[in-house]
Amino acid sequence: MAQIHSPWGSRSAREVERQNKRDAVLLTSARFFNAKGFHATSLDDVAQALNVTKPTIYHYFSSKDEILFECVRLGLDAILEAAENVAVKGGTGREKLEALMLEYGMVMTRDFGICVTRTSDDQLSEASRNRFRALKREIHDAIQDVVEEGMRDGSLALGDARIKTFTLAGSLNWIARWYRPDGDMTPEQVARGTVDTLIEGLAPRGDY
Amino acid sequence: MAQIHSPWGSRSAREVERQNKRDAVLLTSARFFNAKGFHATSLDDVAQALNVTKPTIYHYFSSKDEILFECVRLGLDAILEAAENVAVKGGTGREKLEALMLEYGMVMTRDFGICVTRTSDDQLSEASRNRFRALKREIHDAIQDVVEEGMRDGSLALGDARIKTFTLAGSLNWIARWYRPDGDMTPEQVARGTVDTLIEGLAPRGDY
DNA sequence: ACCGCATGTTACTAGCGGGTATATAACTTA
DNA sequence: TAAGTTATATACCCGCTAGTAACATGCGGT
Repeated sequence: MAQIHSPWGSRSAREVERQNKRDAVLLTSARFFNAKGFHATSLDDVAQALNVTKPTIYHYFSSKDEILFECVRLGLDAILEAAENVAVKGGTGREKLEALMLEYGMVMTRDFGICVTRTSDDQLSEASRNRFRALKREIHDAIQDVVEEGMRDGSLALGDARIKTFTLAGSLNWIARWYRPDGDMTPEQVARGTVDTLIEGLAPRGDY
Repeated sequence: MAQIHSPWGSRSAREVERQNKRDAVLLTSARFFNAKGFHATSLDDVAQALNVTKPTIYHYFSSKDEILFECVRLGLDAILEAAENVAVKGGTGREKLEALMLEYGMVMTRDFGICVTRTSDDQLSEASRNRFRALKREIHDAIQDVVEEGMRDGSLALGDARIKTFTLAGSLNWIARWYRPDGDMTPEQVARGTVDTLIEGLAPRGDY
């Protein structure tokens, strides 16, 4: 065998290249959306930042709506993945919830995570909006399941699981609004601090 | 004195009328902003809903930016007022914080409160943005002061007051995103449930 | 050598929405 | 009733941005 061929032929290589470019468009778009807002960001902005022109972007995406949806999907997928990892692993409900919240909080310090909380339903087309809502609902339900599991096994306090889920999701989502990468806290410290506050509560505890 | 005059002369009466109309513009705008988003709401939408035309609105406000800012200011003022009420009243830090959070949470179920969390900095002009940030900062600081007071007097758990303040503010702000007036919970129940979750924490408590 | 598709460009359309110039009706005041 | 002021409408401008043709170019496979 005189010559080693790459396992990827040229066709696949081009597909990889295409995917890279799609990703670059999404990342750049997400950053613009986060910095200037969706409506205030024109595709010309994104194109210019990538040294191409607008029709080039339309070669990779069919509409601005699709770009926004893909951005939030990446953020939501990261959270869903964390939820699935947690469901598989063992441990009490509280341990699972803590791990899930920590991951969730860290996602909220990254570009696509930030994009999720900054995107409101009305910015998407009806079709995308429905998918967006479905994904968010799926995440909410997954978290609420863990909360309820913890209530059953006694590792979490009893109460209205729905309200509790909204409460913790609100705190974690809010990270995306106030966290600044150039500050003096790492994403992990921010997520850890938020999770601890939620788990322990604001009132002091007598024990341990 | 043959004739009793109203304490409001005709000039004042007109001013009252003008104020009513300004308020109507703001309330209608806030509802549109909350339903469709700021950018997607045109002043023609607002005008039409009030049975007038766009230039009429410009008679009462100088720009769309001013309208949005006044909407969020009303929401923020309601929270600030709650913070000031709490500062005056006695009690432990925890008691003050609980009262403040409860009021905060209820504001977030109302039109102008919802407008606050749905408005992102980039939608405002630079001048309004600075005032907006200053007001939010003022609220954050007021809350953090109460949190620190509670830590000093032992009524709240020790820890990073800044993170704790962001955590609770996130949960309360999030109410504006998920609360639905046509649901089966009153604003008070929602705020109460959220506050309790934050105060008690998700982990079970052995005592009381 | 050549075809065809992926990639990219320049130049354009079309429509929306903020904001304005100007006319006019109604009411206040003297 | 005349003058001034407030309130509202009609008609318009302007700039911006999503999206579209139509065209150029160059590489991969045959």
